[in-house]
Amino acid sequence: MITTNIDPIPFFRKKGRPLSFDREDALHKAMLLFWRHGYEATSLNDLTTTLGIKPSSIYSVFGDKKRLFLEAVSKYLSGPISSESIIDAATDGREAALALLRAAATGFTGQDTPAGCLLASSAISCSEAAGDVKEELAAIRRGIEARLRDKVISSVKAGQLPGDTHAENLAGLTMAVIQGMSTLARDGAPRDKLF
Amino acid sequence: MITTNIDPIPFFRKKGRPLSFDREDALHKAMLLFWRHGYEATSLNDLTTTLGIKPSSIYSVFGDKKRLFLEAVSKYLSGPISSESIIDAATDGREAALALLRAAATGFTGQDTPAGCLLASSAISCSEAAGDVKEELAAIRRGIEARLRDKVISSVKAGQLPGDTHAENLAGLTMAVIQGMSTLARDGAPRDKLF
DNA sequence: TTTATTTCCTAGTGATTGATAGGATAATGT
DNA sequence: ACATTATCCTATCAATCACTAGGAAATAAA
Repeated sequence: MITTNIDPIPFFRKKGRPLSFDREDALHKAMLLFWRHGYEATSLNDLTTTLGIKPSSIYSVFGDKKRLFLEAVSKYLSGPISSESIIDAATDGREAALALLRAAATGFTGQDTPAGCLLASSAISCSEAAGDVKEELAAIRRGIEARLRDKVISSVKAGQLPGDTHAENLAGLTMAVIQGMSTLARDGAPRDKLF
Repeated sequence: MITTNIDPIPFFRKKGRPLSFDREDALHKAMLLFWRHGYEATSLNDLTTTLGIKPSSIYSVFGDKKRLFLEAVSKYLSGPISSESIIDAATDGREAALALLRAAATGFTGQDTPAGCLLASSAISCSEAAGDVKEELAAIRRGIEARLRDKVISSVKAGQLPGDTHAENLAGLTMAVIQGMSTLARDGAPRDKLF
């Protein structure tokens, strides 16, 4: 019998019954749903009907509601224009802040996406049960702010920004404005009012 | 028998069994609860245990959960340092904005009150069922912003502020920053970081 | 005291929440 | 074909949600 020592395309083909839906597509729909209604206000029933997937399939594929949400957040953050890439691409800390504000104004008022920011409005107020989710979102916000602050600090050290620039204040104010822009967008403010 | 034609102190004494709790005190506790957890995340069970009042009494005295919340919001807004009084007391629109920011930084980081702003964090994301509550809060926010904008406009007309001052932008930015300060405070930022 | 009125407490309503058990179904590898 | 494996569907779980019915209890007026 002739055999090869290279397996014939079993690369990652699974054995049993295949998924009847596209995982990435379902995750995208879930992200939009969480984006629009927030974490706790999005029920499993909303998810099953919008994704077209029964509860048992959701749980077998995504774990539970919390992990699905966090994965949706991850997808939201890893878009083509992530905060990290915006900050890193900017010439200095001041430009990074301005670029973040511009991106927020655009991203919060997209026609094909819910108004506001998924991070800003998903779990600001929530029950005790969702406290850990709230804390994870807060940690993400703090991470973005820290990255911006570090960018400002390094810009000052490099002489690109005045020596009396308060990195802490600039980063904090930028984040505050972005958070507020999300609320304004949710209240119905148009793009040109945000920035 | 001697009688008077003046009733003996029946002023507003009600007939039946008297309330076993102080209404204002209960409302204050409810306000703190909503402030901390938001509208939907505060359950009737939370309210009954914290206020020390059974559900039936809550409903007979405050109507339903929505009306209790809105009354708590009203109490929150009508504090000694309301937005209206701050704006009206300021010398001009610019000072009004600064005073609002200072008051927010202080009010959002009080030691005896929950972090952040009741208005900003109660119903940013909520279920469809609470859509009208969300809209009421948004209307209140728009009202404060409009009052500030009008203050700026009148200051410009009075010559207290430069003629090229953009009232719309100044008011919008101020509200955005205040909203964001609420989130930062909720995330644990101390007073001096907010302003 | 008797009657009227109002509040309080007990116990529960139906609806919805997130999550699951168990069998039917559809693909795999042998 | 057959056994294996994984997903699908139906039905349902206990817990919690906002809310209420009905009678006991407490006060004022008669």
